[in-house]
Amino acid sequence: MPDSTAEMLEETVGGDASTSLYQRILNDIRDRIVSGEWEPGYRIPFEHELTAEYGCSRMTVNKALSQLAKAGLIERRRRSGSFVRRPQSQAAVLEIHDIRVEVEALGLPYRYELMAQTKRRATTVDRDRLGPSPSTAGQVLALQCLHYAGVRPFCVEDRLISLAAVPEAADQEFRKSAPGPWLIGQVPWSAAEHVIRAASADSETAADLGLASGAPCLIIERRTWSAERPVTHVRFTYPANAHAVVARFTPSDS
Amino acid sequence: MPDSTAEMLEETVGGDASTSLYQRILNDIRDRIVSGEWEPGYRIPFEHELTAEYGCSRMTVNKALSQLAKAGLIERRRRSGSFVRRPQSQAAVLEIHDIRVEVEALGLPYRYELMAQTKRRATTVDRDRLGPSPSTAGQVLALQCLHYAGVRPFCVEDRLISLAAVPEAADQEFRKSAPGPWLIGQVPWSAAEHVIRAASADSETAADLGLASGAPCLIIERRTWSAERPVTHVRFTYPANAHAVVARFTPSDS
DNA sequence: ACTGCGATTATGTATATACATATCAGAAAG
DNA sequence: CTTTCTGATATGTATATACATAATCGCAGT
Repeated sequence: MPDSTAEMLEETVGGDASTSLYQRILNDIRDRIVSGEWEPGYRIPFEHELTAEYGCSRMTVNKALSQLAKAGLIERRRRSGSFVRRPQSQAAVLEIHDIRVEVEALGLPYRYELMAQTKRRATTVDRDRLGPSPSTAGQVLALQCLHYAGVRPFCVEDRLISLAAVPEAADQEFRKSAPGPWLIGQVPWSAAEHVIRAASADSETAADLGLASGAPCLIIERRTWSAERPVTHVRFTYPANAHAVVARFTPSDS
Repeated sequence: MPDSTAEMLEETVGGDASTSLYQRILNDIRDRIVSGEWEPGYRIPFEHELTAEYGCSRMTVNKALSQLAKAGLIERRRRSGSFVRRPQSQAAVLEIHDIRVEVEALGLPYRYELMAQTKRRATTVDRDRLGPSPSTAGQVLALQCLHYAGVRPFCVEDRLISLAAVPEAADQEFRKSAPGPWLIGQVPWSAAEHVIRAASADSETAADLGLASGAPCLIIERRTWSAERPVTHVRFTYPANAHAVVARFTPSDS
């Protein structure tokens, strides 16, 4: 017959039996932190205390605590113990969705239209759009597209693709499907930068979106790199009332 | 004299001697993935191969690989090995900075002004602004503030604070310092939601910001919870040309 | 009271070992 | 020729152990 206290705890708290012990310890502690039960500054039980509480070895407890420390939820100090950290960075995770998914989530039929397609040698402006690069860019593909939600234009896409990074794009027809989803399947990207801002629609964009010139728009620009090399730059312009970017943050993922 | 191959590798790749061995293994592999040397689908050397390569035990290698798997960079399959994953989620980390820091980064003197302060029982609108809550909100504090960059208004802040969550706010004077930084030091928050959108300035906001009515603005709204309880809702309104939100993503942090 | 030093303590990292589990390849049986 | 069984393999988790390191406490000696 094993130690009764430890066994009862193992069965009553944490997750089901399928999750590993260190994961259950991690979850237990994380839950107590995010629920506010253990406030910032609170000293978490020492490893040897948790070892006794869960009836396991120190390595198992250590694995859970180390990962919590790496996730930034706790701070570990030698000789003193582990303490709940105050969340200090105002960070949030921003998920960029596919426009098709976004439109269909609104219950509207999605339609895509290619307006213009140009292949050219990269100009200075093009290089600037693609962002910092170790090598000089060669050919680029410039695309202008329109995404519809039902009968109304939903957003304008203005994209530049580096053919040095994605030579296959030269042979690709972007009549039926948008370049975004195609590129994701084609090129693994290692870094991305987003800029979100507001601006008045210029006359051309306003015409495309069926807006009055000068109407407020939300502009999302994204640069993508694959292995240090610029892949693409894209600018989405949405009418102000059509779109909002939502970002959430919870320390519950780890 | 120790084993030459292992020792040479330990000395030539990865970081300096201060970083731990598992961390160096982790870095080495991560670097090869993000540099594109190991493309998605590539089979990473087996644990026992890395064990031989680094001259260490399997546990050490396992720790590095497990963490890479948790970070989403690789996928581990029993009996088959570990494989480089294709980055599939278009997620980015969004950092929200303090406005003071933001203004000072532009090289402009920062000034803050409290325009209005009201204490009242939470209305239906207030409850809606604070977001989903298990309990009914009591008293709230409503603040309107103006942040200046030099002599020009930089952004309007419209904030609601739940006094049930932060009773200390009732006694606080927000004349000299903005409520944002004060709240961060006061309340540990466990969840946050951001909405970023564009809109025309309403006449009141336009007047505060010195804009023409209907001028495009960037609006950032943030709701914050502490232990499931709504803490605050804030809406920042920036003139379109004053501000942009930047978000970056690299898998290099882990 | 102050200073220095050693003992204590909690964490940090690494090892050898053990057994569980999913999965695949190939052998054995039908 | 197909199905089933079995063994090999790589990962997943956990343990006991060991030594390193940083920080702190308390004691001894000035």
